[in-house]
Amino acid sequence: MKGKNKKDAILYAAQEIFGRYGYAGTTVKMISERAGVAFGLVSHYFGSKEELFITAGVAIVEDLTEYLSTETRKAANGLDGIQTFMRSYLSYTLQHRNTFPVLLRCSPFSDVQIELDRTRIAVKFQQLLNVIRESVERGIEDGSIRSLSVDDTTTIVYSNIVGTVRTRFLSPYDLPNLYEETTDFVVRSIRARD
Amino acid sequence: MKGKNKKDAILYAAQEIFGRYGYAGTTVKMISERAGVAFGLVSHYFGSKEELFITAGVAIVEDLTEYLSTETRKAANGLDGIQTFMRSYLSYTLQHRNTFPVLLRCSPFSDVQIELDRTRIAVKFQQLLNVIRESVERGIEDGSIRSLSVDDTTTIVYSNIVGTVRTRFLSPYDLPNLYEETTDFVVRSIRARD
Amino acid sequence: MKGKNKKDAILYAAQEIFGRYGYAGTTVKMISERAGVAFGLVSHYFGSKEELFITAGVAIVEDLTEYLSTETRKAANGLDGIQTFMRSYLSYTLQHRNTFPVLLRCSPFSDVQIELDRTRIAVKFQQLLNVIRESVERGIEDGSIRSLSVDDTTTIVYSNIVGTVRTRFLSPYDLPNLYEETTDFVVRSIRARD
Amino acid sequence: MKGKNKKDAILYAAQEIFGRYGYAGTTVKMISERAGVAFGLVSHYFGSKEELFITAGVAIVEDLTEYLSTETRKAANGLDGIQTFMRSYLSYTLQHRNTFPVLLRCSPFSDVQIELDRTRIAVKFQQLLNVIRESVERGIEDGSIRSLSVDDTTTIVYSNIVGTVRTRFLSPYDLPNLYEETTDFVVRSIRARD
DNA sequence: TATGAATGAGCGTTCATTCAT
DNA sequence: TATGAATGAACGCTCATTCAT
Repeated sequence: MKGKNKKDAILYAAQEIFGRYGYAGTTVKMISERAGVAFGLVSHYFGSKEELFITAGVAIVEDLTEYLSTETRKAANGLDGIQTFMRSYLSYTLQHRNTFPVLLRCSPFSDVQIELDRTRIAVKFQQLLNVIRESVERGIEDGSIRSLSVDDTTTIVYSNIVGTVRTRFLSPYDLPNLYEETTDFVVRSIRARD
Repeated sequence: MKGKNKKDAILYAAQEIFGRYGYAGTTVKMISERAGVAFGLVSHYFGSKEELFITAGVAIVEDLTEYLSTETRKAANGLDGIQTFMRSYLSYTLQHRNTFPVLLRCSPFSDVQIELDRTRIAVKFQQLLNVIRESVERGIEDGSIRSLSVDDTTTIVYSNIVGTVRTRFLSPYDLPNLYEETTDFVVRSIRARD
Repeated sequence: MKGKNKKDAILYAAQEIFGRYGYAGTTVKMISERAGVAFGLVSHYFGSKEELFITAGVAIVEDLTEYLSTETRKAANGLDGIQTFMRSYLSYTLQHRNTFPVLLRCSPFSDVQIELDRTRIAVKFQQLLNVIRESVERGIEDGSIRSLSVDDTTTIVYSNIVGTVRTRFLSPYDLPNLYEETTDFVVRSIRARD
Repeated sequence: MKGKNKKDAILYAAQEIFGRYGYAGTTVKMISERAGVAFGLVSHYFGSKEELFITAGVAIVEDLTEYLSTETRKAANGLDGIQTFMRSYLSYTLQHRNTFPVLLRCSPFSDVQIELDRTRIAVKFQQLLNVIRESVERGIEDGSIRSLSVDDTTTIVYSNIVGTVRTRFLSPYDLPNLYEETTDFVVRSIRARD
């Protein structure tokens, strides 16, 4: 059992199983078996499958956002911030390859197939996007980033992450240097001309 | 009823409904009602829900690929080909906004939650990627595109499309100029320095 | 196509398919494909699946009864009549091994799984049993058969046929001499002591 | 509700309903209603309709075989063993007239209309046939049974049971003394001449 | 806190039958 | 006579959720 107690074990198992099989492809029984607990306990702690799904996703995105905030804050300038953000993000997906994919399933970019209350998730992703935005604004001010639309650039940077992570985790088109090349691709596009 | 006959109407309705609700969120009954036919007719013509899903996606990707091939062939050089490809692709998503999203649900980048035979789909997407690859190779030869890895660049260009289309169709982060900005973003990153 | 016309072809195909797959395991489509006709034609000629099933069985039992009547009439005495009946019956099952099994599916001894009107079938089987009964009565009169209950003996003789034909056609316990041994078995049991 | 718990109640109801209506004529809903439980519980405990069918049949044939083994072992000689076997078998069918018929539906002599895994059933019936075989062999050795082929005689004795039980339970040709007369019929045929 | 028996709405699918042509 | 498109009742089965223990 992963985690200190059964509740943690359920949450961890949920992240793994939802990440691997998606919302509809996951049953409560699969999670309880993975966690090594009676399946009644899942409802007992998390109320419903949907609630567990959201909770599992939120836990990852909170952890990820805190990590990225900390890392990005260390950057020397705005462009370096974007580069750091991307490298840290992509590195995080590899270091948490068992649990991270749950984000692919519940993010606002996923094709999740239920009418679930994505407000809680969307709010968390806004905070993630704000970390990018701050670096973009900083970069334009400090001259390391071209004078581009902040909103568009923020969105496109994140859309590059969405695209490359989906290519890496879901598609058969993965390439060994894809993550590094994507980071370089973004940096090339936004850095100020000398 | 859309389409000349009931079979066409089912296929069209399937593209709409699968596109809007995803595979698991769609029921055969929803499709048959949308098409205005008895639900037994869906199995009669398409065998199974899964088969219909694949058929619906393949029909779109074939149409899209033919369109993009034709448009891209008109380009003056490789870089222009990439630009044309992206503009045409993104324009296609808007012109077929009712049916295109089925591709988001069944593409190799989707998080579809069934074990379906994606071979048929994957083959079609390879052809789509090949159209990009040809322009990348051409651009490197004719000097309009930087000397970059062909495979990585092809993949990243398409990953930009994946990201921006998902942002546009699925997320709440859409912006009015996102498509144009994404095209510019890509072009800036790959074009040869003067 | 077997038979002079499409109606005959359907009837023949029905005997084959019902015989092989049983009532519930047979679909109208299977029969129409086997007969090489449009499946609408089955209903057109025979009204319903059930009606076709009965008709297919009745056709066999009528043919069989006529054959057995003729053969049994040639017997020298009652015991010989029983022996002839059994040999002819069992021989018939082998000569019509494609179509005979439909009788196993619709006979009053079958476990047919619908509430069908078996009256028509039951009447035909009564005529078959009467052929046995006549030989039993004749045998008791002419001294070739023990003085046994006519009704019980008739029923048991036929029950031996039911048992051995089911063993031969349906079970994995078939033996090369089973038919001959069963005939001997019956004759030994009913023949008058010297 | 029959049985100590709901699982037993489902099994008992399955034996009754499958016995009366056959495999195809039985629905899971019929069984659950008869057992007085929710129909989901049937799948919960037995996995599938087919699995329940086999389990229901196996339970009967195991019980029957144990009973017949015990009874036949008491016989004074081989011929008496056959007589005891038949009397006990036929008596069992009457004492368990609600549940026994499930055997007629799933036995290797039945015309069951699905492709089910009859291996489990066939193994059990082999054990039943072995009880007969032992008496036949014993009877030939001790001189109470004619010198006949053991395999053929075993098969024909059981085929007589198949025939008479089907006549009794399925056909309209039942007679009050049929079981006793069938036993006498068999004994007459196989006993050694004085 | 922890269990798993029990429920039943909802699903995809099959297929006999009808009917316009 | 002949076709097969079209219908929808009925099926087996899944699984989130509830609840007595």
